[in-house]
Amino acid sequence: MAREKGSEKRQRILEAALKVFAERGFYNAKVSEVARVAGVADGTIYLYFENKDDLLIQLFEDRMEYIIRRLQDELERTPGDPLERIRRLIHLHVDLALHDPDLAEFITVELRQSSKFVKEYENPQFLEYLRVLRDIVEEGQRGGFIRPGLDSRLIVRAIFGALDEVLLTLTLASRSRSVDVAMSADQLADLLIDGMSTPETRLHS
Amino acid sequence: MAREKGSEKRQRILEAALKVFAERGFYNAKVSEVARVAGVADGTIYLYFENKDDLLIQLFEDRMEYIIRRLQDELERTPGDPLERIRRLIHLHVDLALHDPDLAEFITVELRQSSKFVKEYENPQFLEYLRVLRDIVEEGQRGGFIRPGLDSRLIVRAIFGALDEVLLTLTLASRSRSVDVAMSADQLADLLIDGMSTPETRLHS
Amino acid sequence: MAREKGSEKRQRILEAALKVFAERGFYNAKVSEVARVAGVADGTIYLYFENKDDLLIQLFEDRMEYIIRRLQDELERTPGDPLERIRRLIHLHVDLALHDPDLAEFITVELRQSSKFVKEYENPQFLEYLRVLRDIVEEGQRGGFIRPGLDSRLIVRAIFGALDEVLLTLTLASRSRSVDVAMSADQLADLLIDGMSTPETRLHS
Amino acid sequence: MAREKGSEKRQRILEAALKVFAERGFYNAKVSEVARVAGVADGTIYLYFENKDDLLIQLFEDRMEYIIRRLQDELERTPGDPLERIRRLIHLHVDLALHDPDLAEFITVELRQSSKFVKEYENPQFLEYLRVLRDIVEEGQRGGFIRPGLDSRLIVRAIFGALDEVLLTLTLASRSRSVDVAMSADQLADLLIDGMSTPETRLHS
DNA sequence: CATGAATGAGCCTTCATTCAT
DNA sequence: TATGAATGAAGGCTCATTCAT
Repeated sequence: MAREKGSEKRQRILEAALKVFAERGFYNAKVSEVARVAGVADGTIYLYFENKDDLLIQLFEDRMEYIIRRLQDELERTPGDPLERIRRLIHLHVDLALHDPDLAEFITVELRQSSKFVKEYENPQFLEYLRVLRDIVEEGQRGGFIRPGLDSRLIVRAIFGALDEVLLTLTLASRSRSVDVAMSADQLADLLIDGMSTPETRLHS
Repeated sequence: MAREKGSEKRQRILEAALKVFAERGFYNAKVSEVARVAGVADGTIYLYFENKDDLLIQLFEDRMEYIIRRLQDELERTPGDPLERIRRLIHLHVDLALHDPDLAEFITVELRQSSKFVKEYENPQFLEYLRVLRDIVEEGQRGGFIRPGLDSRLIVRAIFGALDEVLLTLTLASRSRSVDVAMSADQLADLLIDGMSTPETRLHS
Repeated sequence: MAREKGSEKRQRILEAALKVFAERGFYNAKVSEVARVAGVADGTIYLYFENKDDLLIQLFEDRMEYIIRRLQDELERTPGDPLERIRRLIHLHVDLALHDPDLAEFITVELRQSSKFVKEYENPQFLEYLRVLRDIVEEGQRGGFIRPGLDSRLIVRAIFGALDEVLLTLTLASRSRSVDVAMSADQLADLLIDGMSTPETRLHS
Repeated sequence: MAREKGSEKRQRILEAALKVFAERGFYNAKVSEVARVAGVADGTIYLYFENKDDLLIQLFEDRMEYIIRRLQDELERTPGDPLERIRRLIHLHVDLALHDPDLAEFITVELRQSSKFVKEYENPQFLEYLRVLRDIVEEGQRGGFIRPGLDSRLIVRAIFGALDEVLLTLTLASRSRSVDVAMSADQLADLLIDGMSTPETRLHS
């Protein structure tokens, strides 16, 4: 059946959509261009996706699933304390963006894009990403690593926002000139982790 | 003459555009609905703006100018050290968003929106906002309030990103249930300021 | 009263309309550009003309009246035989076009233009021009200068068509490079007059 | 593939455009009406033509190609001297107009129409038509049939202009009352051919 | 008389989606 | 499954015309 997730053609279309959406933005992207880049007929897209919105959503979920899987693999392999794990998460996030600029641009620019997307679509994968991060933060608060007075949801949003904005800047910048992204990741992690640490666990003290 | 910036009708159209763009998103918004909300004819919009894109850009510039003016007024009145001034900036930013949810939604959702907007349009007002913030950060670094090892441009982007994301969340949330926004602002300021402080100037130590 | 024919402002508008219609063509010309060129407000045009179509018609009539007056003056002063008078007419027509290229372009390009103009508007001035020419032709036929077998209406249309097309070519050409228009007029007159002459009156025999 | 010249749907659209442009004039014609007459959707027109202007140009080229092909077939079959061939050309031109009044009206009214068409578009097919005619004229001059003093380009324009104007008149007239078109063609040919003949070759002498 | 800002009907064009093959 | 020609709803924009000043 055409709709199954593993279909090779479905992947080709998602690949093409990522490329085209990153380049033109969702609303300026034409379904026919996605088809052209994917090497399929326009109509074929509708065998795998309900409509253009569905293509956006499924693309987002597909990529977020991948990111979350990578994230959880990474975290399982990282034994350290919660602060260290947040540092790992930031680095991974930055590495992924560095390795796949189209994906970075797609996430940073299009995630908030359509009001439909933001307001109506629940966006479960994104929420799960935040959930994973929030669990670490709350574990850090229970363990005395992170100040308990901070609202964990707020910390999480702040981390994501800072990461997202920095990556947007880095991605757009790196397309023209080269940037030392690793150092940026380090500094960003320093900034955020020091911000949430308790006096005892703080690096710069 | 009809086209001058101060025109009352131009303001009505910008007001309406803000409302409609915030509600529907730029690409889903219809010029005719902006006209209807503004109480003018469709064609009237084209007396004041070149096209729909131009309306978006001018709306953005108009609102950013206002925000920057408010910001600079506030900073002039705030005598404190750079860290204190950043705290003031964060509070003002949050207050503005709280006071004008349409504006908050417009900025948080639409600023990155069109690829044209992000990639081609220089967006001078936004850059000036960042510039103001960066000046404070660098002053703080020179004065020993902020760790000099951090890249000021990165800090600035991180602050803006965290603020922006938190406001997006707060705005969308506050439309349904009520949220203690002042406390959120406080915590966000704590997080970010502690993150960049030197050990001597840190609050939580 | 504003509508009277002699009004200086009315003349300014007609002048401007001729210029703009010649340059852009009637359908591509904007009323507001005619107003701008005339140095009046858009609305002023509607004090003197019912609408854009009416402006076209009145412009045409105004110019044709002038042409016909010039033509009749010329013919009264020309004592020669009918063939000679037709030659004079052709030269005058060409001279007028040479002297006022906008008028030439307007007549050659726009006269047939709007189907409304061609099919509904009677165009009395143009018909009078043809009438004047036809009278000469028929006089020539009665006097044995022109072959009586030819339909005078047909001769008249053929002369006008040949003249019109040649002038269109000359006008468009003379805008770029210079052309010996006087010689062209001579040759055209030779061609047409020899074509209609009886053997006795023919020049080239 | 949809876009190839031979497409049956493309022909249907050209047919419809000819009819609608002839009836209303290019600028008063609506694309949607062309679509309706062609029995296709509005959008279909844009699969075959870039825009409304392109439809006009391609229609013109398509019909001129046909006319030129017919003309050259006819001339190949006509053994006579150059004057005789010009007579044949005039008759063919008139016959075509008689047989397809929409085409006649389209050519006579719309050819000069849009300033774009006249001033910017090169109009190669029309120039080829004139070229064919000019070749005959110059052959006639070399062979002593046509007075060598006449500028061949001028003769050609005069013939075309006379033909065009007469056909405009005939076409508009024949839509209401009936006219003896064959006789008109004969007389027009007589007029023009006698006008350019040398004394030796002239019919009426 | 004159102005010109405002109007709004109307049209070209786009492009997501369908469906006969 | 796959195709891609065809569809037609929808909307940005123009510009002739109006009318309050």
